[in-house]
Order: sequence, then structure tokens, then C-alpha cells
Amino acid sequence: MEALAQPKTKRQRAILSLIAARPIHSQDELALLLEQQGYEVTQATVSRDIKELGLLKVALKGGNGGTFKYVEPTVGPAFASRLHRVVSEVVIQARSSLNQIVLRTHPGTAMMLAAAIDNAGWPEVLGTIGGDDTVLVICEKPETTPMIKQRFEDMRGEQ
Amino acid sequence: MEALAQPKTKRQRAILSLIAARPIHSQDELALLLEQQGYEVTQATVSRDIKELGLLKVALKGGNGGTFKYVEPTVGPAFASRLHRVVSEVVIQARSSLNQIVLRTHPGTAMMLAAAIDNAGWPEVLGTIGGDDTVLVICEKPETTPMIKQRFEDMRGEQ
DNA sequence: ACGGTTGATGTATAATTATGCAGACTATGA
DNA sequence: TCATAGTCTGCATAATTATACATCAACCGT
Repeated sequence: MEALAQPKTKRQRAILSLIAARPIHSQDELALLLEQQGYEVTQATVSRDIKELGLLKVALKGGNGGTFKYVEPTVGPAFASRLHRVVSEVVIQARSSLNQIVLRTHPGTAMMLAAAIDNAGWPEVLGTIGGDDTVLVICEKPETTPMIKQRFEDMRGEQ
Repeated sequence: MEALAQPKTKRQRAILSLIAARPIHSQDELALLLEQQGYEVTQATVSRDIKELGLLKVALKGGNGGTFKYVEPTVGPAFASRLHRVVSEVVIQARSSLNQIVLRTHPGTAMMLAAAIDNAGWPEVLGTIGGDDTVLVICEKPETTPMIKQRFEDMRGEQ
């Protein structure tokens, strides 16, 4: 029952392209655009596709034009892990050396951050030590440490 | 044209608490919950509030239960929303007596929470004192204190 | 090949959300 | 005070989305 499910998959990929390219204001509109690309489907199918893709319906502020559009989950707000939220909330700076990363945080929040990192269970992280405003993260290997550090920085940035 | 727009603003704040506290599957459901908090409004008004708040409708994967819920956009960390995130992250328990609310938190996070509350600038709150795992919130009047406590509890929700 | 099962989809319609319009209220200026 | 303008809201309803049901095709084990 899972062989060349191509049609559905390709169509859903097309949907992702379409919503990324411009604001789509309704499922009918989407169905019409899909038709122009050779996918003949009804609004009902589009509704199911959207549900499966986990797309988000974003309310648009500016009253004119449509009132909402669909976006991909990764672009939209995050439903980030607890670690993600904590990092974006408390981390001020991240630096690394060899297999160690030092995270500077707002005063009093380091222990919470350390706990959140432990909890995330990243395999590349051997352990953490949290003080008051500093967390030391011990990584498995020096080679991958910059990547882990980058991961923390990514979590801060996007906010 | 902009004087004591309190009612609408307060209601929208209540909406943010509600959607953070649990999955809301329809605007009618939201209107009902608001009614229980003393805000008597129709689905039409809720629809407008949601649009103004820029809330997102998120499709839920697991077919059972509802098929979507509303969430707050995480972009642009407004103060209220920062407080909201912090509360949901660190608060364990809220109790009140007279004009005081005692919030128990995870160890080491109380100061951050106290700062976040101060920052939110709620007019009903005179000030806060943060220790290690406890924050004392001094409210303006005993009468409104349970309401403020409720607000914290709403923010905790489940995540 | 055949009955049973699963997945995908259309149709029709239920469920939900958005909005045009009107009324109530507030603030402002003459 | 009165007229005017702006905001907020409910009502009724249009617009949109979700889903129950039926159908069809592919697949599986016998």
C-alpha cells in the first residue's frame, strides 16, 4: 500500500511551492492554481493536503487584500522545543574552544538552561555545568563543537 | 477615540492566555471560555480579535480531537508575550492572600521572572520581589488579586 | 482469480469563520 | 448643544473549510 504514491506527494510539493511564491487566500484559489499545473483536484483534497502538511494559516494585519495566507510551519513561528524557547530567552552569548562551549546568560538563569540542555538529550553533548550566569557545555568531539555552538546561535537569532 | 479602551484590550489579553493554556478548536469555544471569565462577546468579535492579534491557526497532526488550534505568533517578542513565555517556562505554583501573590518557580529563575513581571508594566501590580525560587507579587488591591493570580495560572497551561 | 483491506479522492453538506450593515457609544469641534 | 467622525459590537449571512459517505484502484494472502 506504499508503492508509487507519487501523485499525492508531488502535488503536496507543488502546494509548498505555491504558498511560498505568493499569498494564497483560499483553498479554492490553491485548487485553481494546482489545476493550471496539471493537478486536477477539488477543494476537499486541498483541505486534506493542508492538514497533512501541517500548514499554518496566518492572519494578515493589513486589512486590504486577503485576510490570511498559508505558510510552512518552519517559516512561521515556532513551536520550538522547550530548549529552543529557553535559549532564545536567556542566552546572551555563545563561545567555544576545543570541545567546550560557554554560554553566557542573564543572571540566575544558567541552571535552568543547563537543565534544559541536558533534557534535550543531544548525543553530541556529554554534559553541562550551570552556575549563575554561565553554562559550560562539554561536547563529545572538538570537530563538531562549532556546529553545536552554531546551533545555539541559530536558536537565539531568529526571534 | 483612544481613551479607556480597556475592555477590548483586556479581552484580547485574556484570549492570549486562553490559547496558551490549552488547545482551542474554534472561535465559538473561545467565546464560551471568555464568557466564563466575564467577557460576553460573540464569535464575530472573537474573529476580529484573532485577526487583530495576528494569531495563527495551526493544523494538528493527530487526527483525533480537533483539527487545529490557535497560537500566538512568536515573532516580535512583545513584552506581554515575553512574560507569558517566561511564566509558562518557570512557574510551578501560584497562591495568593490579601493583595499578595506568591509564585513558586524552578530554582534560580525567580529573579528573571520578577524582572519580566516588572517589565510587563501591569497597572494592577505595585511591585515584585524575587528570591531564588519564589517571587512575591504585591498587587494594588485585594479585590483584584485573585484575578491577577488567575492570569498567571492561565499562562501556565500545558505547553 | 477472489474476497478483504487500505488509501486516495469526489460529492454533498455540515461546521466554522469572515464581513456588510446598523446601532450604541465616545470624543471633538463649531 | 448639536452635528460629525470614529470605534466597537451584534446580527444575519456570505464565504470558506472540514468531513461523512461512497467509489475506485491497488495490493495481499489464500
